[in-house]
Amino acid sequence: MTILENAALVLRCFGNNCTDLTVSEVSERLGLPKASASRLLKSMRETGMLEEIGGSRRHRPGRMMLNLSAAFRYSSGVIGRARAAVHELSQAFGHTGYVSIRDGRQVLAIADFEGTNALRVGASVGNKLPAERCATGRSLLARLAPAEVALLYPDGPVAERLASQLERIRRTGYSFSSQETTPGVDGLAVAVGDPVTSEAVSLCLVYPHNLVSEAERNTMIDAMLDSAGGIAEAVGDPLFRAAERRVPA
Amino acid sequence: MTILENAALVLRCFGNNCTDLTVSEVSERLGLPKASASRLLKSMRETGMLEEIGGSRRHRPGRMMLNLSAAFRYSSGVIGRARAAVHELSQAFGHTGYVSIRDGRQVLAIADFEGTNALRVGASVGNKLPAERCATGRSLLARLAPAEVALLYPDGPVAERLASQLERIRRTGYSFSSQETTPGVDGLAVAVGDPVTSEAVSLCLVYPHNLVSEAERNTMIDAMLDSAGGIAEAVGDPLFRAAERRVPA
DNA sequence: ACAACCGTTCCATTATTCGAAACAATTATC
DNA sequence: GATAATTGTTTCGAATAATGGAACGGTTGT
Repeated sequence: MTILENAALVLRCFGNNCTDLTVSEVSERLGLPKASASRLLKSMRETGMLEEIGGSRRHRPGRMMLNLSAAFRYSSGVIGRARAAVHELSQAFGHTGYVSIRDGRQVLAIADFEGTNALRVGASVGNKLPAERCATGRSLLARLAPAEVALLYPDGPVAERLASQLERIRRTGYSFSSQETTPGVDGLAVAVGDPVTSEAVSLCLVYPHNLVSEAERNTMIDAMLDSAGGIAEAVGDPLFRAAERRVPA
Repeated sequence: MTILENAALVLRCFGNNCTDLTVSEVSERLGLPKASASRLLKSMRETGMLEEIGGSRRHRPGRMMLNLSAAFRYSSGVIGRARAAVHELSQAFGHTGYVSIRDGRQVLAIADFEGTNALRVGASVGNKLPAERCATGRSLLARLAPAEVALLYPDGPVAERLASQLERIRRTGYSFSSQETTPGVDGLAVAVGDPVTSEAVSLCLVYPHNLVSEAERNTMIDAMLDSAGGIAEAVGDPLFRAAERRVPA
């Protein structure tokens, strides 16, 4: 087991409800001897991958790590464009928006824009969600061929329901969820991808369920499809074409 | 030279105008043999620290790294509060806002909020700036004792000018820069810190020089001091007290 | 098709990492 | 405030992974 793997495992601990770690926590979570955990954290501290929080013995990612997400964001053309688009959409409708990518069966928000409405959904970039259970995730899954989806989700009631949902998304071009992840919160998502790098991102708006009429929702969907369509055209996304033929809601 | 140090050096390459790396670039920048660079990137790929961009031979930070900045942000109370405050300030005035921390003689933006005005300053989190040459940086330097500043900036004309600037900031509680970093762009900054973790952050607003009158600027300064004062009170920042006695502009 | 460049793999040598237990320092409990 | 319990650090030889040079595929550009 190389030290790099262990370092990566430590870094993986951060994220969902874990903002800092101690030696014993690492020892326990990775099943490492105390000694190894201690030395590992020490090395990571010395290289700047971790830093101590205010002289205590808790560790968090070092500030050198803060640059990395920026590098990721700008390394991809689609992501940059999606960020700009969601920012505009978020401003236009006052709702919180996300840009997300899929990682296996999970989706990961890589940018968020908090809405301007008094009642808005809080933004929390970095959270992971199960792809099959949110609008964002399904919009990305819908870009896969049914056979690829089947590889991710073995046969069963879940897979069956998902297949029909994805079929609808492919037909209409957008994805919708109502109070699925969070009670009282609905979400709309549209995905675009770069055929060259084969990277796909999802543009997503989330809003309070009771605050948006069906007419407003359709306005948002149109705006999102417009924005995403612009990106799709710019990067030459062949999969997006189908969405242009979507049936009016 | 442990592999962890080299990995950290690779990660450090990302950020300022560098969103992706190749084997030979790493070999050149770190002065490593091709073979070592190749294996290093391979290992980092396998652990998820890096990923290939769309099957090419360019590498960028892996998506597992995206969680880290979130962990950093939420690991600190001041940072979270500062984010919320700057978000509100940004919305209120329509100008772009930042939250930054100091790292030696540099400042690093850890959160940004793009303004809503038609003419606004673009946001770019992750950029590093020299601390002595921007409002944000000076607001943070002003929290240090003169002796500590002297350690960072050896005697000379720069240090002398800086000392008088910091003195003014300590007296008024806020920091101002006019077209210093970017032509046409002014900035206002106020710093707060957590005495427990001894972490200090700066709240900053940037706006087009020609668009803001002196009266408007004073309104912004008041609002920023209000927001920061609230944070200072909540976390018990002893250094902020002085700012309450600031002379009206 | 050729050349130039970039990236990967092989090898023995070298240096780092490993786990166990003893040691030190912290925090919790009485 | 003293003791106990938990948490973090250091030391050691044995084991393992990292190193750089050179030879080997693969890709790009002319």
